[in-house]
Amino acid sequence: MRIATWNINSAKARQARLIEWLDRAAPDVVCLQETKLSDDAFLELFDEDLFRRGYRIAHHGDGRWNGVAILSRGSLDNVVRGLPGGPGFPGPEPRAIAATCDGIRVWSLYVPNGRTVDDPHYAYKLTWLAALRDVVVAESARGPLMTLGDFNIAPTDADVWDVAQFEGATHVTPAERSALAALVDAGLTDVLRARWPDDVVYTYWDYRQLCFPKNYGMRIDLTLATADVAERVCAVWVDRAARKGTGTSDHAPVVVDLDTAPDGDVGPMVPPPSSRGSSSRGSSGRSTSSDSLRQR
DNA sequence: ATGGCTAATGATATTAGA
Repeated sequence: MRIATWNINSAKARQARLIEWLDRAAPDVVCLQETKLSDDAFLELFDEDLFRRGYRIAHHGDGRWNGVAILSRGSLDNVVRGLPGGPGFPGPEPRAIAATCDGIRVWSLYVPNGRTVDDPHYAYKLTWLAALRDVVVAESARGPLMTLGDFNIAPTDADVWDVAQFEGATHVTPAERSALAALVDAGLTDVLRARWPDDVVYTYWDYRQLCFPKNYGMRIDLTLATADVAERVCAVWVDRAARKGTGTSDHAPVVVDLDTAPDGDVGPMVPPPSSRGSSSRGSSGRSTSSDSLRQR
């Protein structure tokens, strides 16, 4: 099973690139952030192309800013839009969506930026992360879980190209890193860093000043997983090719390949037959052993 | 090859990104 996350910085501006990337990378599950579209507008642009490729769609957006989605070629059940118990600014913003995909509870997240440490958005970011931790604690007790997306936090100084550039800035503060550590304490593993402990790996490069060619980047798009998922990881990488050329997002996708669950057991998060199909097309809402064997 | 910001908007400047 291949699961990926990508902040595409406008699904409308990235329409052709997203489809090309799906055909090239062939992910089974995709978490998107910053679609910057309403639910209706997203479907208008993508429903046909994604349906033809076998993807079901769960989108949560209200138009100009934010916007998150999950696409799945397998099951896409028990969709939740928004972060339960999370703060707004001042009202709720579309920064989180969850679905159960082939036995894994998947969250696509766009954590608030924070802007500057003295901006109200910074306190909002920390409160939002605390609410996320509560959700992770509650849901990870029930089965396999992943949180993927743009966390707007560089976990360590090794995750920015020059820490001196971030003196006093958001994304690297102890409070933000503590909020991230609380997710790790709740049982999540940063599976990219676990696989590549000593490598320079970035997922975001500013559009300005040749940052990408110089590899002046940050690793802020994270893939966190409970232990039962983390131990299935075969490979994790950043698809830098998606950042090359013109008309790209300023983020690159992060891709995670998972081995089949032991004995085809996809875990207890799979809903019973009575709650199937509330959010998806097609007939297969429940994963079975044979489904698992069909996964790449 | 990867090139000196980009996208959306009640646009012609502003907000937001990080």
